[in-house]
Amino acid sequence: MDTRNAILTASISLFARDGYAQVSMRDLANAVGIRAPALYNHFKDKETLYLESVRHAFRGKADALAQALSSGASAHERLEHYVSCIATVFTDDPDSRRLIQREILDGNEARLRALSDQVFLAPFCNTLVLAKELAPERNAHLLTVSIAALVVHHIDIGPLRRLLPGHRPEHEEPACIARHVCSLLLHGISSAQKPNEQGVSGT
Amino acid sequence: MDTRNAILTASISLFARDGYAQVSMRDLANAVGIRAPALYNHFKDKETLYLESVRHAFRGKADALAQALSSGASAHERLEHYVSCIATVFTDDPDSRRLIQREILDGNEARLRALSDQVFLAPFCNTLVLAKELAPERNAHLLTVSIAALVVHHIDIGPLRRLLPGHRPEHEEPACIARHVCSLLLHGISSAQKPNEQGVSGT
DNA sequence: GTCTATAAGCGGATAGAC
DNA sequence: GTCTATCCGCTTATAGAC
Repeated sequence: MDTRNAILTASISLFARDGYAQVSMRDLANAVGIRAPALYNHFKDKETLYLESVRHAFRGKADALAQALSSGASAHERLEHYVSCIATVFTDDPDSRRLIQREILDGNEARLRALSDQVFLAPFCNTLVLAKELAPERNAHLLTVSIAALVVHHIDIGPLRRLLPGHRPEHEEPACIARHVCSLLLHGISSAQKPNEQGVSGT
Repeated sequence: MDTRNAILTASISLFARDGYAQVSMRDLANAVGIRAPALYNHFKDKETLYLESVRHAFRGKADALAQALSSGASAHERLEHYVSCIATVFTDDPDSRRLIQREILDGNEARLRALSDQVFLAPFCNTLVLAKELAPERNAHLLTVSIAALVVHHIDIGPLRRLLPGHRPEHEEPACIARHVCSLLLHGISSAQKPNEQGVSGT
């Protein structure tokens, strides 16, 4: 039974890095230190192994995000805490982040439904409440998506962003991203009084 | 030579939908109405065919986006025009959008460099100028990424967003996304005077 | 539960006729 | 330039010894 967990853990990394079709049962077995046929003692087939890996990767993730919203303070403080939390979680756990990207691209409706219900539903609903509190006159669904979009996209497109002008290493740090996103959300593009975000405005 | 273009056009759709590894040379040949070996009369191998397809998919795309920024009006008007343009382009051309997602996930540095230089560099630089004009005190790189992030992410996560509470079909229309994003960028979360974005605030 | 051996099929790519 | 036929490696999955 410990072997099973070892397989799941190793699988998450490989599937996240290379994608379902590019990872063979031999690759997975090698990563655990066994032979490919031994995998079938723990999982019916490759697809089942993949689905179980994804489930395993997201165990407890929903709670972490949902909890980030429950620390009862002012709405502004909860927003800042939540944005920071998203930025940190997605930066520190690139495997989960990449699995989500891959599932959105390739997942069928059943798989996306499972991901939605088990991972995103709870934090999304909590963010809806926060959104209505912060901006009752806006559409809560669109605003909730926008908040997540700002943080997640900055991280997701990292490989491309690194190549574009003006990039600096600190732009990959979760604290820097969170600061920028919060400021933008709270004040809009042209904040009359808001200072620079990490020291310099130009470049 | 017409066959070559037919191959490229068919390949874009298949690679965008299923990904490189999931599309076989036989699949590609079937889509064009020829046999697999005939593909090798036009392309050295599968990887070359894929790279040419990506190049073909993005012909002229950079110009379209860059031009959206050159219509010399006020900075606010250019922003609105640009956001609308991104939303429309990415909604109407899901193949290119998915190819970009896949390249960001799986592309090596050389391929990302090519994508960056040939597609994103020009519009990114123009947006940098706009960003400095709109918000001289902000970091232009971060703001430029945020503008694109807001629009693109709304569309990219469509399959997941459809399953989350509060979603409505009009949230997939580029005009609706553009309106929401522009309002958010210009006024921030809590716009004191901004009306609802598509008729109703709650739900 | 893990191993070796192996089945059965699909993948990219080539040879050579037309 | 396209075809049929074919090579060969790699894939998933199973059988059966230990």
